Amino acid sequence: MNKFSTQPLRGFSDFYPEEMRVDKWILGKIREVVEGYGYEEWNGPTLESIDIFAAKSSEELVTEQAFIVEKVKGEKLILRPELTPSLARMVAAKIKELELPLRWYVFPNCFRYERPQRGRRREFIQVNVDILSHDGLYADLEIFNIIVDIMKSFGVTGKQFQIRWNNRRFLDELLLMVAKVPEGLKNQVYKMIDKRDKMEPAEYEKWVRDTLRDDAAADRVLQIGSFHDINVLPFDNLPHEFFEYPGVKEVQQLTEMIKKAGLKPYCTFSPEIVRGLDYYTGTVYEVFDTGTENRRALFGGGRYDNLIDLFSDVQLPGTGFGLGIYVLELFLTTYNKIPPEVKLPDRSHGVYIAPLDASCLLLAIKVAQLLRAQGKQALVGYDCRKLGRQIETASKRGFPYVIIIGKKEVDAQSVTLKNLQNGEQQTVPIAEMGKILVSKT
RNA sequence: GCCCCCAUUGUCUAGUGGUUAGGAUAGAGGGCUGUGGUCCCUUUGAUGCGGGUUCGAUUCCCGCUGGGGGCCCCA
Repeated sequence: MNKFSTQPLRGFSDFYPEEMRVDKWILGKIREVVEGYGYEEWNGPTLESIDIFAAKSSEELVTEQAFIVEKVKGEKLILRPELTPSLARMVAAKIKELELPLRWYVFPNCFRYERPQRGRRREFIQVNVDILSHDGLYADLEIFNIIVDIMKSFGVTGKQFQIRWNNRRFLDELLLMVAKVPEGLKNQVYKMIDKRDKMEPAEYEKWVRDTLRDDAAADRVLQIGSFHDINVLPFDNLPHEFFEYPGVKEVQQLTEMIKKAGLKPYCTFSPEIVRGLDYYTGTVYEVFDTGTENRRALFGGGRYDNLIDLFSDVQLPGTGFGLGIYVLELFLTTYNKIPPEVKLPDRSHGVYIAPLDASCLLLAIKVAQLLRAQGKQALVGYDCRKLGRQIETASKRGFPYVIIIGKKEVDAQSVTLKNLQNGEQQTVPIAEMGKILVSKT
């Protein structure tokens, strides 16, 4: 008879204990950092109405890349592809009682019907960290600080990653007032700038010139991405009041703040960073591997001015980032930053109890319970294999101690405690077992 | 949705149009009937699925499934 395939669905993963330990380790590090900044964990439902995604996001997201659940005909539910609409909904519902600024994080599993490739699955865990408040630049700076602290907690340095940041307001001013790009072509030019780094320079130049049909404007658009300092711009026609533009001032101020906060080794101002989302309005950023192994952005985010406008007339700006932990894992693996012991079960407080035959099992179980009551981890070798094998197993699995229980121990109501590191062993009454273990581990 | 590459025991892999598909490692048992990590012996276990060519296919061809890489997209 044909058996079912043991493979998971395309783009989905099985998580065996080893993978779970790696994920938990990564999330634990991130949690430690964001909790240190006072962020609170939240969560939304896994299923949402498709409407809020259709309204907020592109047509393609909803029609092509959504996992749709249609239990009742006509009622379209979507397995969440991201959490921002849920965040907006939940914040809007309690906008009057929530205290600003709101510092929230969540580690949701999200779903997108895409072609799986390096760092991309159809179900993935995407860390979201958001701060919702009215004072913009300090919130942006805090997010940069968090990103840097997260990366540092994994032991990577500014040599291995960079936050490349830009500002949408600034980019608008640059395109419309300096490059003189017609308003109608703005979004197309955004798209081109976004693609710049992936294309051959000649091909890119041709694309820009063909699209703009204005050599002067094209010349200036082609300069975007060639400079990394707002104070040294390669344009000869800057308007007199250029440095009074709000976007330009924001970039200048944030540059200054980054320097003073000591984040300069980790941040690069990069005017070609656009991000696809329509709702970004201020500072945007993407985190990159500086090496060649991971060419895509590791993760990114940005500032949006109208998070909750679908649900409320109240205006609430915010900024935050989304980080797929599978991509981060590949990055960390590239730089050898996942310690091998992360993949092994933690037996540092473990005791392996080795009964010699079935008549010893009841005492073994009782001893295990006593140990657990003291906060130890205790495993009973129910199969009662021969002692050599049991010790071998315990040793290979990393247990520091074995407790041997045979006929002698049952008769005397004692245990034989063996230290696997140095081979020492002693037989003690059960009542004293805890004391000895506590003093040793 | 498109393009390229890939698929052999749990894992890593060798090999072949023809008779028992080989090794390493992991697992199980024993050497050692109450003492581990080394060693020795024995043993379990594989050609992803479906179709075609052929006397015969694990091998060649097609499709499917899954994986890797890229395009599109990246909310």
